[in-house]
Amino acid sequence: MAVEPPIEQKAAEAKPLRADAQRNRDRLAEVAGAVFAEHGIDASLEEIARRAGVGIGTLYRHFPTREHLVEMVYRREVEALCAAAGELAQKHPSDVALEEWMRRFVDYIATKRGLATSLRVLLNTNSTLFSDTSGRVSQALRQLVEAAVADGTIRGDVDASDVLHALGGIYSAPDTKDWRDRSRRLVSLLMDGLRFGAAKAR
Amino acid sequence: MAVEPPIEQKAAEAKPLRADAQRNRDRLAEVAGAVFAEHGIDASLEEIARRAGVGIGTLYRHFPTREHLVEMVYRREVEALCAAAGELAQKHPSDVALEEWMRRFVDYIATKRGLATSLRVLLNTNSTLFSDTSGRVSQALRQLVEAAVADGTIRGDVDASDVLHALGGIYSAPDTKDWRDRSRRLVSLLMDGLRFGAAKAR
DNA sequence: CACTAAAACGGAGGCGCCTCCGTTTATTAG
DNA sequence: CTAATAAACGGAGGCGCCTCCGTTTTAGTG
Repeated sequence: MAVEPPIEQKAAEAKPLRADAQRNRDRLAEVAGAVFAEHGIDASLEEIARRAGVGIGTLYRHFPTREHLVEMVYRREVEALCAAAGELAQKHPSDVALEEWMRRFVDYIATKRGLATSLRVLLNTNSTLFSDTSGRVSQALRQLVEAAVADGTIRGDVDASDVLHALGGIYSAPDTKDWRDRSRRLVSLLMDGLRFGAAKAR
Repeated sequence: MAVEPPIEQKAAEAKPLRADAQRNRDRLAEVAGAVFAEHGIDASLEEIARRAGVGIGTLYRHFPTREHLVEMVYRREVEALCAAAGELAQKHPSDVALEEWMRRFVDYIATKRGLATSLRVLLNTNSTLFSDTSGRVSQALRQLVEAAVADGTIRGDVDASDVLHALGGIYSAPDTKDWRDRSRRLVSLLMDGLRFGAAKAR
């Protein structure tokens, strides 16, 4: 049987990218994230190329349309958020890790509020993107919830999908000015409920 | 009481437009219709201005966005279609007038098939546009149906909304290649049904 | 290390978008 | 008819999009 090539860090499905190509690709995605956050989803692609220190041609070779670029940025951000679950789990007691992660989840959604319309369009158009990312998010959440249930810092009669369901309200909530505060309160409330009746309760 | 200004031909809601302005506005709408039909809804606005023999600035003054221009074109086309109802009613027996008008309706929808997606977006965004135009269409249809019922060339137990309902299938039908043929058959079928049992039937 | 083919780079150039403002024209008052 | 003024015109200019292709870099190979 053939030896599988090592799994590259990002998007290494078919061909191993040449080193400079991989470097530029990563750099573009990173810069694009910053520029989109700063100027919105209609930001100038030429500015992104400029700030990334590459030619506009390079940008277009890697990302033929604006949507490709947005997709890549979105995937990376979700991945970063989910990867943080593992780190938090190591540094904190499992209930605290869960709480902190949910806080970050809220913060992340907050940054996307303004772009919601365009992003929704993209998520509807590109169903793979939706299933990939939502799958990744629930996986991260499951990891945290199961750990906390296992060591008794939260109650045992809930699972990840219950928590995800509770967070769903955040995602679809209306776009009021106190959205963030209310969302954070929701997380606190949820954590109180989860801790109540836990095995290690004192 | 103040003397009302005479109703101008097009879009004379608030201010009477200066003569040259009205001329350019009409010309732009006309040319835009042709260019959109030729190159699709993303056609170059500069080409439209060029062909209309006006500067690009003039185009933008009259139609601040592409959507404004598309809306105007669409309104004019619907108006032209509906105005044809009156003329047909004069030149033909009332059942023939109705039939011919429905044929034109099919032809008109046919030209819009390609643009359907963008147009639907616009119609959803701009609900006034939708209600105005659909109201105008059903008014034109009512005129024809009532005349034909009145002189007995079609049966008396139907009204305009029945016919409109029957035509609805055309609008929402899938986008197959034989769409046009099937639609014409539908119109013929419908006319047969309408003539059957009419007072003047022989 | 040298060489080569393939891969990647990058920016010039052509086009379209849109704004801004100096020039022209229609209209109204005298 | 003339003058005055408000309205309309139009295109230059600045920017962004995207393609195309000559130049550079990388990753093998001897």
